[in-house]
Amino acid sequence: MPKRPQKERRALECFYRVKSCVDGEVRSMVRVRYAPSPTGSPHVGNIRTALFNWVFARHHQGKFIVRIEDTDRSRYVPTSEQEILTSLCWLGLDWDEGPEVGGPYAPYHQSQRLEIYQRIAHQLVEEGKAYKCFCTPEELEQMRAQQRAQGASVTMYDRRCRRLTPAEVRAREEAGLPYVIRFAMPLEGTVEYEDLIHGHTVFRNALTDDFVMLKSDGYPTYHLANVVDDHLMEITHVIRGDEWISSMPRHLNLYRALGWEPPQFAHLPLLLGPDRQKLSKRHGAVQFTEFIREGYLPDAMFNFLALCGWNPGDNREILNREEIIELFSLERVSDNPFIFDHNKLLWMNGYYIRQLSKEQLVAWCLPFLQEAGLLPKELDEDTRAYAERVIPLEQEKMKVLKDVVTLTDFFFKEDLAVDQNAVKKWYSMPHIPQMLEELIRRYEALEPFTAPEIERVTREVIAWLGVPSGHVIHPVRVAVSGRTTGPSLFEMLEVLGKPRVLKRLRQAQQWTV
RNA sequence: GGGGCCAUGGUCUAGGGGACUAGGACGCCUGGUUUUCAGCCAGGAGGACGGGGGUUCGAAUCCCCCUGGCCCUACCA
Repeated sequence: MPKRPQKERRALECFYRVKSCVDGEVRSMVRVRYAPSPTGSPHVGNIRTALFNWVFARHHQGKFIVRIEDTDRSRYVPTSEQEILTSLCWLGLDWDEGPEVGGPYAPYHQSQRLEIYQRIAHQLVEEGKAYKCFCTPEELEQMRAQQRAQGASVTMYDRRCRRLTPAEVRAREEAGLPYVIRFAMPLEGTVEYEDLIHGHTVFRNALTDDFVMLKSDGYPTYHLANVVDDHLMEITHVIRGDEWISSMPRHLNLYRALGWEPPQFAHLPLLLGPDRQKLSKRHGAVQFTEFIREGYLPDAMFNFLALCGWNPGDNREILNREEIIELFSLERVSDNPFIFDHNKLLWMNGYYIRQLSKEQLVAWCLPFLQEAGLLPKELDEDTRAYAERVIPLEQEKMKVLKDVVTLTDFFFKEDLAVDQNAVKKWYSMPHIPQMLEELIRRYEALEPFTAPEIERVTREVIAWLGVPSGHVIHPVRVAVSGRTTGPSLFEMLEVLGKPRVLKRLRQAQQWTV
């Protein structure tokens, strides 16, 4: 666990709240943001970050802000912003300021704030804290190649343009050469901060090169835009993934150069795959929308994601939203990487599915059956009523809602997929023809066709045949479902209904010849 | 290569010098319930806390070194 003394961490976390009390201000001072980049379908890890920010905000009665960091035109994917927002909505993470809802710090798309970044970048150039760099990508590549050839272990921008004289700069500008603006990193000294999760961290400035703040197309890089917006939007706590820790010297020096007070920082442990590599497509589903499509429940995802790096301190694992919001604190966020366990998610989702009422379960499952073509898009009353009786039969077996399809398809399909091994096993016994004949005769006459009645009659047949009950029950199950596993037999027969049961038993009579 | 982060059963995690014979969960195994599977209930296996040095009467817990893993090292975020 974190090395920082607990009390100290708590004090840091509450810094802004304390301040707001002291100032006697009414408004809540905690402001956090989720700043996704619309470069594709959102990653679970990314949504986990959103969730931690949201929970933190709600815990402190603060504001949760969504800011779209669309500053990379080459990787921009138009549909992804909608996917991101939809994912947040699906999980129940509502935002107080951001796209669609606006807010006092609008706009919330960085692509609409270019003038701000440009103004600040140029201001830093004028103050000598940044400079124009006219190096072309080819030149930079050549420089790196050269450094490597000379055996240099670190390839770092050699700051050649930082040494340009004003006259040289002017000449290049007049020649119309494109340029980027680089931050002039201090050549010595250190920068340090208190990470709310990792504790005290120090970096040497000399090890960080003069990073690009403003690209030649006029767009800012993450480093600039993020610092500028966090300050302008009065973000109090930056909660993001561990991969950003190494950028801290850049960000901190930028704050310093701009004369701004940096917010608090909390870096969340990375989500890893089972092979301890950064979680990626190779590990199965990682796009959040895949989880939605597979049939995970929002509450289960919420619970599971909250546990990806955080725990309440007691042994509880099943926690609802209110409990999570109530108990959440950064001090209980682990600082070691979290291996994403699909298996455990599956278990948890199954647990949540089992807690659903029959009505809720049906409502969640119907779309999956329709999607699979087992049910029509428009349900008539009878079909709906039938589905409402079928679905709950397999509730306890589902791990994801999509399971309902393979679990119940034989209720809806006319052509059964029959397990031939099962037929071989159960239909070679001598009593089978007689058994089928007798069952058909008795079921036909049975009224009402209900589970208790079916069971009574079936047990009579079993006694009459003088065979173990399994020798009747299993063959019947195979006959009506085509498989060896399924819901409790008599209930299953009742739900299937007399016509379907008789039809399938008659079909099974042919297996014996 | 450099910098940073991390290190408790297969996985997640509790642990903040003595309450640890290291607790819980997933997974795994066994038994029970039952017409099957699942579920549920009850048990069980599995860890000398990455290694080595310290500090201390006492260390999973504090310090140092090593090792390993990961992240960053872009006109990507």
